[in-house]
Amino acid sequence: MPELPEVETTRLGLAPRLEGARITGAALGKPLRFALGVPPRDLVGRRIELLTRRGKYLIVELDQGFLLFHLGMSGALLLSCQGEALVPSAHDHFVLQTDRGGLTLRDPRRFGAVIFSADLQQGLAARLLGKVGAEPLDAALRAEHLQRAWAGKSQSIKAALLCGQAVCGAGNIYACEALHRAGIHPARAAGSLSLSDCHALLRGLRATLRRALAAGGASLRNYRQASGQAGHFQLQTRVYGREGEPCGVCGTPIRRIVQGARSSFFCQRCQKLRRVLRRA
DNA sequence: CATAGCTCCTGACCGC
DNA sequence: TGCGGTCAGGAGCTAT
Repeated sequence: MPELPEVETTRLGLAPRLEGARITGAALGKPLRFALGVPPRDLVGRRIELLTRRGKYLIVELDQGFLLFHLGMSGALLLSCQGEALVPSAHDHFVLQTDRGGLTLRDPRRFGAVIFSADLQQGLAARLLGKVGAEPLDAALRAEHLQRAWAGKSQSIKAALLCGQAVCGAGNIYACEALHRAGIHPARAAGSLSLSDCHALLRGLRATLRRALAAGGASLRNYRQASGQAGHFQLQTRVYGREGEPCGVCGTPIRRIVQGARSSFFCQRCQKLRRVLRRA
């Protein structure tokens, strides 16, 4: 499932090759979550200037306009160069040809999207990007911001992390991992987090994301780096996908609960639902 | 407004 | 071996 580290790993793999490239062809496959918004041929002739990222969105800045990519839960952006063309798949739903090689959006489940936007401040792109919260790895982000954003919220902290409005980038894997590192139960009300809880959660989220970035992302299911290589963060998760296995901190078997039709993995000893009141 | 539930889609997996 | 059923999940949309 592509989350922030997977998108960033993809961006880092694509940027050196694509920045400065000229688009020579574009084609669509089956419909994705949103329509591209322009006929693909309109992209021909434009130059790719810069690749950036916002949350889980990859933004390709063109000399005129932008391409906004989202990988959904099974998408991967793959590079191909002359000499070693990509083996085509029935799941290639957007293909860009450039004078420096091809870019393919391969997405079996088609929850992903690529949309063209003339102006990121307007229309669909603005609406989508407008919901993306603070960048977790932005050094300027403070725990106070999280506590303020979550104040009064009855929804679970797990759901609040997933919706990404306070802080973006975490999907199911990294939300579970960050909560475990922070010692916070996934079912706690977001509004119940103290400032020190928010500090711990931000620390846990950052540590998780940094380790995942170093591992090239997690390659559960279909995610691949731009080169087609698999990431290997899934080999070092502490709780995600480990129901019944001992917690690496205390040895208690890891539990799984379902929240909002999504699995949450946690250690009931390390992640208490209620704080234990200790006498001085 | 806040929140819960529904929905899109298909590969992987399981039991018979 | 084949088949049907179930699950997973990002995030927009809709209903409450």
